Amino acid sequence: MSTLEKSYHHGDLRAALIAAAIECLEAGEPFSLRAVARRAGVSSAAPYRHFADREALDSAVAVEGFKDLRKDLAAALAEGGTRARPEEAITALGVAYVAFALRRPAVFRLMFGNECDDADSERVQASKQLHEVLNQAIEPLIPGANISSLSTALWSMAHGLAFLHLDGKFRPEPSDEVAVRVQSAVAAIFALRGAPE
Amino acid sequence: MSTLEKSYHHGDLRAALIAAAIECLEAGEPFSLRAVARRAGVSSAAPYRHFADREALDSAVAVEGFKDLRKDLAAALAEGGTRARPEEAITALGVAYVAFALRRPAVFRLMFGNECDDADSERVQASKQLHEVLNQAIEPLIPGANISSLSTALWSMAHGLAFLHLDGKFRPEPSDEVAVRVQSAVAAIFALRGAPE
DNA sequence: TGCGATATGTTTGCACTGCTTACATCAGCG
DNA sequence: CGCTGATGTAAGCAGTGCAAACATATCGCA
Repeated sequence: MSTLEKSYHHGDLRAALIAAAIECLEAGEPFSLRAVARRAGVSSAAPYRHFADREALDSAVAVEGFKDLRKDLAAALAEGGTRARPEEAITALGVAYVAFALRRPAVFRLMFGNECDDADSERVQASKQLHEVLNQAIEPLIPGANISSLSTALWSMAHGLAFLHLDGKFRPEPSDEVAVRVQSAVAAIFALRGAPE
Repeated sequence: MSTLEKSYHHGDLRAALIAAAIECLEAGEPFSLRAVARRAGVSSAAPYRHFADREALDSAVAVEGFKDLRKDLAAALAEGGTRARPEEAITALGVAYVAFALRRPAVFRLMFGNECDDADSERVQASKQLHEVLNQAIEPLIPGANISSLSTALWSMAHGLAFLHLDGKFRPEPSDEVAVRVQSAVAAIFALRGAPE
């Protein structure tokens, strides 16, 4: 219980390891099990009492990331209160999604950008929940459309924007401009509305 | 780096290493410099005569990937000949993009999904050229739109679709269905055309 | 022709990684 | 108190990226 005492047993090593891993990632340092253990002040084999292997730690960190991303998206939705037009909510979601990716690139890469083949892990659950949140957010915004496909399209667009920014595949710009680019991309899609068929 | 890479010992080790690396990736084996060297029948330090470090080999492989992807996209565009509607060309591009990612997942991950901070490397050049090809393909299709933003939006969508499929973030489906999903996503975007403002 | 310079490949070795095995320590409970 | 299981440690394995010293084949030039 005592936070100060450094006893043989570490109060909650599992959580401490996840936190240390996130710190490592955020600090841009190489994310090795040993480095994480070192940062938690513990021997390099200790993590294996709590995680089967490195992949398991990865997944735990990814799950944290999914929770945080969901918070960000929910906040972005709530922030605007009632919006005049559905596009604004969708734009806000996209901006928040890309902002998260750019603010925490290593965690975002860990969340996605991995094989993640285990069919029913906690990690897959977390990503599915995120998917559903997005769907539910998009669904009421555009009545009468093919919701499923449109949701897929918009999520993919946000995801692609995030990754392409992350990988520097766009002309580099000040971070404020990123939001502008996302807004423009969404706007370009919705601008098709007025276009002639 | 003369144009005629007539080598003495091995023949053309540089190319052989890139080929071996691609084989490794395609075989799902761990992509280590040593494994690549082993596969090329050469000592583990030999690659350092041709590549400054592992990143350099990565980049060389990525450049190959970009070339191949460009070929695929060009073929997809040409294949349909003159198309009745611009959506069809864009859909074909998207399907080809995602198909490439799923057919060669490891190479695709290497092409993107990396930091790639070097500002003017051959690798960055290759990705920029790809970007331009996409832009030029999209540009004439939809007159009067904000081409740059629309191009970004559509590329991002294809990129996101590719990565989300790769990461198993969609319900798993037979590979034929992937094309259908991509087509549906593009269709959902263009369906907005008819929607009321 | 001969011979040194240079490009290429090898050997060896270091620090690091993920992971395993055997052992040490502590908490909880009879 | 002592037993037992959970938790942490120490030591060591194979594999990795990388560097330095060494060896060799090919080229440029006399």
